[in-house]
Amino acid sequence: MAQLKTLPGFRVFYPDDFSKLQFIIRKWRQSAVVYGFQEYDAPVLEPLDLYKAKSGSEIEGQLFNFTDKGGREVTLRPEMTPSVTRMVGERANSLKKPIKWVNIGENFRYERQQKGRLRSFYQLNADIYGEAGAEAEVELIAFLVESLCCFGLSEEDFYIRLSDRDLWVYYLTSKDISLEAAQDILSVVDKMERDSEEESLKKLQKILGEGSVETLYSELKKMTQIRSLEELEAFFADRSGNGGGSTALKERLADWQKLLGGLDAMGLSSFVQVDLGVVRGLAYYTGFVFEAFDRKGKFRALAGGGRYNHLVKKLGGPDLPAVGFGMGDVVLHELLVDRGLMPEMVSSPDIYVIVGGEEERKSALKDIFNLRQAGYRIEYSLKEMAFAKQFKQAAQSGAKITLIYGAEELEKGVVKMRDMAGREEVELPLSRLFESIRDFFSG
RNA sequence: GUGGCUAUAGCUCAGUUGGUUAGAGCACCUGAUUGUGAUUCAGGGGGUCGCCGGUUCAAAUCCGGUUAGCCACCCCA
Repeated sequence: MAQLKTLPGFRVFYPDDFSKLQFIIRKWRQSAVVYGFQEYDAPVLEPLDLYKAKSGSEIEGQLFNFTDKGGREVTLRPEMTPSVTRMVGERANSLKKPIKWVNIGENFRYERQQKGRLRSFYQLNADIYGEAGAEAEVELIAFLVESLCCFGLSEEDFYIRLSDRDLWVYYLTSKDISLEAAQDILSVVDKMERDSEEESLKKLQKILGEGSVETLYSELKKMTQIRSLEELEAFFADRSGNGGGSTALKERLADWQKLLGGLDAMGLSSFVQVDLGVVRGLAYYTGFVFEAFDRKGKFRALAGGGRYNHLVKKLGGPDLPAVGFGMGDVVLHELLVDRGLMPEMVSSPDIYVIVGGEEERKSALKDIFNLRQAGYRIEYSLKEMAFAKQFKQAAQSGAKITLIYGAEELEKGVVKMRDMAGREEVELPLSRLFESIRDFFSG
């Protein structure tokens, strides 16, 4: 029997759970419409190479991959970006720019599960293709904020840490560090929050070989502690005298002004924070990167994304700039529950029909069918049941009114309508049933 | 993939130094109540005590293994 159970890391959704998942998906979708993102979809199963080409083969351990009956190496999609990037690449020349697309779908990764991480999860994935300027980041991050605020979350609940891989690379290469070493140093920076100073120094030493790395470490540390545009500008102004101010670096700071200025103009400053300590693991990010966290630091990242300007071309398309983010349902759900923002999903009918007996059931069923055709949500007891019992069920169902199909009423050519909240009853002639019900619900 | 903790009804949990037929609350079903409401009362269904093996006259209880869950690491799309 044990082998018939749900696979580890996969969830079943009983109606209560499913309505909560649907609540999240519905809100995401509404936000996407408002922000002008179009919805698309792609296969859940993709060739393994799609992900290998992008991220290198070491990522394979995290993939839910297998060989299909035709001998193809395939994998359940771990994320949406490669699929959508391939889609965009195939029709890049005929799609109107900017391309703002969104997908809400199930993704999979083969990993040991823990809090906030499962093997199957739903994810909101939003991307903007065809705009290289920071205006695209402004638009995308504004949408990211909205897709969290639409649940009632505020700047007191979450914030977005903004970083920049380009800035790091420009800075490091201006210090005569090779591009390759710069990439390695980035992964040291990524871990600096957790690692001890000693450990980070050791890693830097390993990358750079001979010479002191202590000055570099303290510079890196200072950079990760920058929290605003002013501090960022001051940091590089101080260093422009001794070769720290390349043209690329200066232009990059202008991009930062554009990004933060745009977000400020939208009134979103309180949601974002400069934090160069965020680097993000995947190699395909090229510029701005960002992650959303809850303020209390109780949960893992809510969302993450960044710019990936070379991926369209890498996957066979033209040279097309891109920026995107992903947000999963699992951590978001935990946060909403924690903040009391996950509503109890009650689904109540408009009308509960009480049926006297088998004789009366026929008239009741006829009207139930017709009223449903008219769009009313109707429940009734499927089996013969005492009146008292049916009233109890009607009350528990949350229906606004009950219609009583009893022998006494039908003899007179009426049904009784009970207003459940007001506990008042009126008799409605069967001939005018529809009009009466319509009047009740519109009045 | 590595380590630590845990596993009893759909859910939350009791269960004594190993001792008869394993319990409670919630939920569910039925009745009290054959035409009027969430209360109340009574009853009922539901367990191979995660699974396999060992010790013992006797195991939910002790031991070993295994699977799953939680937590941390790795990693993070």
